[in-house]
Amino acid sequence: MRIGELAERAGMTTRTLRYYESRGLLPARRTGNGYRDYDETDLRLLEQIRTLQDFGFALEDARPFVDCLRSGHPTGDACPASLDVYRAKLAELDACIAEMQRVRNQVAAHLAYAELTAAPAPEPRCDLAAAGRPAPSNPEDQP
Amino acid sequence: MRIGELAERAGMTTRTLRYYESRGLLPARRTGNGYRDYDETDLRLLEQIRTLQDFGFALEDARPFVDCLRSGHPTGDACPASLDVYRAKLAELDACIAEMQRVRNQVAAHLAYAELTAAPAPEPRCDLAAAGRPAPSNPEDQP
DNA sequence: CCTGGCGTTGACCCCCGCGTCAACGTTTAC
DNA sequence: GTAAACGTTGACGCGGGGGTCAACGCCAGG
Repeated sequence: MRIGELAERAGMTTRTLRYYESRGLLPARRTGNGYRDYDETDLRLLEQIRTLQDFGFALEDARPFVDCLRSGHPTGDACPASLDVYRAKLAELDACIAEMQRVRNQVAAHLAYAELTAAPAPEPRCDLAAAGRPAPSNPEDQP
Repeated sequence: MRIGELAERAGMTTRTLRYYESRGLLPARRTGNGYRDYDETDLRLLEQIRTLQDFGFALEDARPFVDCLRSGHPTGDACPASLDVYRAKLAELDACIAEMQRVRNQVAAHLAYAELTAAPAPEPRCDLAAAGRPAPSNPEDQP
């Protein structure tokens, strides 16, 4: 199989496959004329890489998985090194989620305070005037 | 105040201040010899920018805040445009957190499954052999 | 006068995962 | 024979937030 076919089957561009080769993932055999030559195993490698990419793994993180697959294991995560990558990613995700929640709460607090001080209550000058309109509390509702 | 002093007071490098100026944030007056000339207001602008940066806001997002401060408001988030940035960031953070949690659970599931199939239980061949050693359950405990 | 420490602009480098273009060779179909 | 459709390598661009030179101007102290 040549690069165009593999790219199409994997849903990637040829540029991507060449990039992976330049990074040392997905090394390719060559035919007599210098064309890259791939097989079904390479397609599985790409599917593995794609899955990891979708999970936000860096390309480098995919290396243990492809090594694992190429060494004959049925899945890329059948090797200890791959599991370590999983665990490291989990820890990274947990740390990142916690940090983002912390920031989120801070931003929400800033927003709430700024909304309070900016809008000193919607002027309760006459309760009758507000009748008929449901909850005119938020200023951004009227553009 | 010249750029070196402001940079030191704000805890930034002169390169950063010049970069902000090139981006249109923090425009600087000039003295007769072409040196940039700053005042206390600029310091407050930088503190505002730094706070937002720490929250993960892009530099562009800081623009409404500095505009707000320069237009005389006591805080950078006293203007509607700034509040919109807050709200957009909140939505972005929520979406990002949700996505990361989703990915986290998927990765955890992959890890759990791979750990199961890789280690078919730590061979309970003899309970007596395990006596004396506390909880030898995890393979990564022995390097 | 010279040195040292400030200031100025401009330009390239970093990371990452490719997109895009150039200039060229190979194979296939008509 | 020739054009299209593939393949090859190499190089630059991007976006964000600056770092790190280079080459030069300005000014004060000894």
